[in-house]
Amino acid sequence: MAMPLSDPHRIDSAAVLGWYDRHARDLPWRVAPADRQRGVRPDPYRVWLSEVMLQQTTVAAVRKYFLRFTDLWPEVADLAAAPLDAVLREWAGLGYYARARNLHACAQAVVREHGGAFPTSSAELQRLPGIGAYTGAAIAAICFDEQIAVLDGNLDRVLARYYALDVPVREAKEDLRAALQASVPERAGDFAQAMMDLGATICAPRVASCLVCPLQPDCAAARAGEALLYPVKPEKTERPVRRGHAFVMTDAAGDVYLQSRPHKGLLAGMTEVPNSDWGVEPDGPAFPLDADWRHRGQVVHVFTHFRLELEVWSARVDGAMLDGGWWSEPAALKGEALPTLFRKVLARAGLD
DNA sequence: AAATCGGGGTC
DNA sequence: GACCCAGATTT
Repeated sequence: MAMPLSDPHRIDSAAVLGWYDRHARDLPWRVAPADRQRGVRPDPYRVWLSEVMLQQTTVAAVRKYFLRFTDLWPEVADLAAAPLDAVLREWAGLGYYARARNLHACAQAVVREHGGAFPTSSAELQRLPGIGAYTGAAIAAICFDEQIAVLDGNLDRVLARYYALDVPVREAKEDLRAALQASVPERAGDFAQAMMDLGATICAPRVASCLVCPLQPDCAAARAGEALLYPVKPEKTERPVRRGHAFVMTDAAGDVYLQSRPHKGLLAGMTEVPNSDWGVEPDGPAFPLDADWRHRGQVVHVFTHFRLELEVWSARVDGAMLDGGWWSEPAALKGEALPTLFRKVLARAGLD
């Protein structure tokens, strides 16, 4: 494809909407197209909550978190009034924890600065914490039918195929956005959700069901029988390995020693067991105190930009001199703000 | 523009 | 294992 997209072929939005009316996914935060046509409007709070949870996260992973959050906090004012600690505990395991902090800050801003009602335009929404170009457009389109391009990872793939884009999406993002913008119909919310459903079901990463796709016959990649060649991948960088040690301490009552991570950086503000720095070179264990330490094996955890290998040690430490943390009963571990990494560590030490 | 920031579903 | 997901924010 010639760059930029000087005169991009319009997407047949009527065909896409017709497909959506028959094949829309049933999701807890969604108002079905038939209900929308009858005038039912989505709840901006629920749409916003789902969109933040869905950032770089699959529908399958989000579902139970969404149900739990809306059960605990049915309206934005409920979430705004909740302690941040409670929000972090409930978010534990979902990842990208800055989202949980921004979520809480955003709820408070909506209550304090907008009278408890979400702004209705993408531009205003993007001024709120944790709402960027995608999320602002998605909320504005889905809730208020703002005719704006909603471009997520699904759309990157669908459009890269539709236009047979011969460079990585990152290099043509704004061109794709302009092309999509020119195709947005009046039913902007349904169109946005339709295109995402299309990407999630028909135009999937490893399977392209072109024969039943409403974008036929306009899709350039499908015409050439080469849908899976797109999107063109950027060069991938290899993932470095970091190594360290984690120390699981229990007292006479069987309680486990926990502490909070720093409020900035990786897993910010979440709960952990004491552990070493994570270095490139293997390092000897610097035990936090003198005890009968036993090696319990290794935990491997893969983050976005490195792979972590932690040696797990445990010891019984009665009347230990420790500062800054707290002792948690094993039965209470489930409710702690423990990210998956440290749940793996505790499981390795026999405390799951 | 590039780096940082998690974890799981799925092949 | 590798890929990638309804991305945002910081550097």
